[in-house]
Amino acid sequence: MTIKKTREQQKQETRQNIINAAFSCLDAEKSLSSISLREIARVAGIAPTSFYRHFKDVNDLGMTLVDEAGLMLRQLMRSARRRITADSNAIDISVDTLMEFISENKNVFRVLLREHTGTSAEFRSAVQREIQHFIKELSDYIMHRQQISQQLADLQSEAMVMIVFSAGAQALDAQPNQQFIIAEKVKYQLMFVQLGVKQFKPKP
Amino acid sequence: MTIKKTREQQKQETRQNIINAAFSCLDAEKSLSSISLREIARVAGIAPTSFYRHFKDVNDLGMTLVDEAGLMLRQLMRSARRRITADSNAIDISVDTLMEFISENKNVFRVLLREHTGTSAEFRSAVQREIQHFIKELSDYIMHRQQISQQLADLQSEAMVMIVFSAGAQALDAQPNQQFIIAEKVKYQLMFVQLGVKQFKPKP
DNA sequence: ACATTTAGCTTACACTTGTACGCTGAAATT
DNA sequence: AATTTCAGCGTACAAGTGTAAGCTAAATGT
Repeated sequence: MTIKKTREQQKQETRQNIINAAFSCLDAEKSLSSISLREIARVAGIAPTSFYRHFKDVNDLGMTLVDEAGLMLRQLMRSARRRITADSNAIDISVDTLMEFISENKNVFRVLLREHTGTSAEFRSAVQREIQHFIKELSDYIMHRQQISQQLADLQSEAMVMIVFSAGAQALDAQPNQQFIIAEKVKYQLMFVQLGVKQFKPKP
Repeated sequence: MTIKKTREQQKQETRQNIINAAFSCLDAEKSLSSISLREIARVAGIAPTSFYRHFKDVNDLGMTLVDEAGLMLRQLMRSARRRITADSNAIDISVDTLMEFISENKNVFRVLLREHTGTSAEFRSAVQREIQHFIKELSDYIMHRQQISQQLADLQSEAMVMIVFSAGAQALDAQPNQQFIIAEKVKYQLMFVQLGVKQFKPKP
C-alpha cells in the first residue's frame, strides 16, 4: 500500500525534488546564474510559480545548494581521515577519496568550483566560507599530526586545498582514463608542499 | 586637423571598441555567457546588428578575449623574469608583478579565472590552453634555473601556478589593504613548493 | 565617371524570462 | 462539521534576448 503523506512530508519531498532537479540541471554548461527558474521547475515537475512556495528565488535555492555541497565534501574528508592508519599514506587516501567523490558527484563539485569564481558576489563568498571551513579542518589535522605551528599548518593546508581543487577542475573535463594520471600528479605536488613545510620548520 | 581614416582603419577601430567594451562589461557580475550582445553593442556605441560585421557571435568575441588576456599575462611574466637578477628573489618579483597586474586589470584576469570554470566547454579549454602555455614557460625557466628534470619542473610549475591563480581569485574580491597579506602568504606557499621539490630531488 | 562593396543603421519578429494575481482542493485546525 | 491554511496551478504581462531583412551612404575599385 502507498503511505499516506502528511502535508509537511509532501512539502519536504517537493523541496527535495527541486534541489535534486537543480543539481541535475547544473551540469557542464549551466551555472546558478545562467539557469532559469522555469527550467528547474520543469525538471522538478512543478509549475514555475510553485517554486516560490519553497524558495524566495533562485539565489535562495543556490545558497542551499552551496551549503549542501560544502557539507557533503567536509563529511567525506572527515570519513577519509578516519580511514587513515599509522602506516598508510594520508595524502594518497585523501586524494583518492576526493577524486572518487568528484567523478561520482560531478555536479555537486562543479557548483562549488563554478560559483567560487561566478558572477554572484553572494555565492562567491558563500563558497569561500565553505572552502575556508574545509581548509581549517585539514589544517587542524595537519597541525596535530605534523606537530607544526598553526600558522604553518594554515599555509600548508590552504596551498594543498588549492592544488587539489585545481586538479578537481581538470578532472571534471578529463577523460576517465586521464583521472588516474591527474591523481598521481596531485599527490606528488602535495608531497612537495608537505616536504617544503617540514624543511622550512627548523629555521623560522 | 583630424586624420582621414581609411575604411579598414575605421573597421579595426570599431573592432577594438567592441573588445574594450566587452572587457569593461565583464566585471564582477558578468560572464561571457551571461553577457548580451546588445549590452556590448550599447557600450561600444554601435547598433546591435552591427556587431555581426566584426564577430560571428559572442562566442567568437569570447575566444578573442581569452587569447588576448592570455597573451597579456604571458608577456607580463616574461618581462618580470627579465627583471630578475642573480641575487633578487624570483618569487617575490613574480608575485608582486602579477598581483599588481591583477589589481590594475581586474577584468582581464577575471575573464581567465571565470571562463576557466565557466559554462562553455570551448572557453574552458581555451583558457586551459593559455594556462598550460603559461605553466610551460615557467617550467622552462625553473628547469634551467634550478637544474632539475623537466618532469619535476612541470610538476613544480603547475603547482605554483595553481596556487598563484587561487590567490589572484582571492585578491579580486579582497579589499586593497588585504592584497599585501595575500601576496605575502602566497610567497610562503610558493617557497614551500620550491623547497619541497629541492628536497625531493636527491632521491628519485 | 560610374559601379561595386560594405560598415552601420532601423525595423521587426519570435522566444524566453521572472513574477504578480487569483483560484482550487485537500489537509489541518477548531 | 465548519473553518482556516496553503501547496500547487493557470493565466498574463512587461522586459530583454538573438538575429533576419533590407536600406543608406561613403569609401573603394574600375
